[in-house]
Amino acid sequence: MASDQTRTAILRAAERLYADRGFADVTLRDIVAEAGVNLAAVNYHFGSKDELITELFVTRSIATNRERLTELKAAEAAGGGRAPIDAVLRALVAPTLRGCFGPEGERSDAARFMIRASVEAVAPIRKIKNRELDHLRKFAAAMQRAMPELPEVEIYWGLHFALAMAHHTIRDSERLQKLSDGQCDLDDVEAIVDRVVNAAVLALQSGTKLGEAKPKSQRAN
Amino acid sequence: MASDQTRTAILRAAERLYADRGFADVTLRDIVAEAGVNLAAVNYHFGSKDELITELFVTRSIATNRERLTELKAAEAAGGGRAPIDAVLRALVAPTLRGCFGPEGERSDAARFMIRASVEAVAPIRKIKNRELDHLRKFAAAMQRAMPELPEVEIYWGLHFALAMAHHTIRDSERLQKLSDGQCDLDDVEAIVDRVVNAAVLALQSGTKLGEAKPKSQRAN
DNA sequence: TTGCATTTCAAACGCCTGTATGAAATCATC
DNA sequence: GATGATTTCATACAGGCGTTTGAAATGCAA
Repeated sequence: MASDQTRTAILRAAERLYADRGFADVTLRDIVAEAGVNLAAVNYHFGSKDELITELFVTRSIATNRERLTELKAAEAAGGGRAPIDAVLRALVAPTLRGCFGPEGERSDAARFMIRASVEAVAPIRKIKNRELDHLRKFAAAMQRAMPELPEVEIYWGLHFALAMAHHTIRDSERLQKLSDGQCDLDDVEAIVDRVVNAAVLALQSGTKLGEAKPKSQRAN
Repeated sequence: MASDQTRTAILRAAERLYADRGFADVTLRDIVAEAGVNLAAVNYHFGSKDELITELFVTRSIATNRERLTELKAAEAAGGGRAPIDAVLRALVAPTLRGCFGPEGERSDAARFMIRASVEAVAPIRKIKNRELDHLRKFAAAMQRAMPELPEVEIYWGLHFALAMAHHTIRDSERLQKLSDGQCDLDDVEAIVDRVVNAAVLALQSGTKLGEAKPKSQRAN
């Protein structure tokens, strides 16, 4: 098996192009041109376009989940089996944010590809995606351990909002830059992570306060 | 000009299909089948597929912006020119959330279409989208009036996070349902709006606290 | 009804897509 | 170096796409 150069060249090229332009705008001919290989190579090595995308997604999905769990377990080990809530949320959002905004070395097409995959949800990916739920449940459990007094439903909303802020920051970073005239600094990843984690921690507690008292301002119609 | 029935039938069908299935998966043949009109009608009435999408987006974009501004101005008028921060944020996120989760009557394909448009960013839409910035700046200004002491950069992050939570809740409502085993109630729109607004208000203040003290738990690595 | 403009329709066009084919090139093993 | 499997390559294929066409149908004014 002399050359899986071709295989990996295709994977890399596909990942970069999909990350940059999305799934709809990238054809196999674009990919093989970027990879510098022959058109037929895709079907020879992967069987079909869908299988190429599937392999890309599965590989990266496993890698992302492993990164997150490694960071979570490290935090929980440091705390004797229970990590503080901000450490749990950090383990959830930091790997992807670092992959998108991190220093040159850490930055990868992989993270941006995964964001595209989660947003555009092309057919072959949609079928696999359910496995993600089990992964997220592990974080919900860790969050519950960190805040045992919090109602379970609040945990899910908090997890949901944390991912919302992280993903949206990646997807719409350009708009945030323009809107703020460059004031919002997206070069310091750890500052972004801190910001998202902090906001998510506060959001976690906002839900319970909803029941305690009506919001002060009038609810519109 | 007897029949713009055909025109509006096409617009309605396109909006529904794009909202349901996204831009990539819907062809002109799907649209005309759904609308019950002839294939050539699209090009006759709109010129091209891109112009159809553009008209749909521009129309809905204007309507959404008007809804938001109406609610904002009402809130500011009630407060004598200055609305409380939660009312400003509510005006920003409520119209779209109501359009997606509201009671049967209020619910529309339009809101879901706009979410698709903002996420998938197909070519004809990408070109127009810059006008949205001016619209968002009005909300940034209202937020700044509500919280004059807050650094400007925090305003932009808060606005960004508010939209993040609202949009993500719409896009990934299914996952949130599954993850929480149905515990997260998505039938009560106003409760969702309250939740998003509350979380966003708290997020607004989380940024300034970042500078005051290092987070308590260790930053990973 | 006649005449003309508007609107619909079935059919076809050219293009681009993912996939398949079979020959040529390359590699490993003897 | 010869042999046989693996990998590359140019090329072709069928199908779906947005768009165009020209004739038929419809609406409306005189």
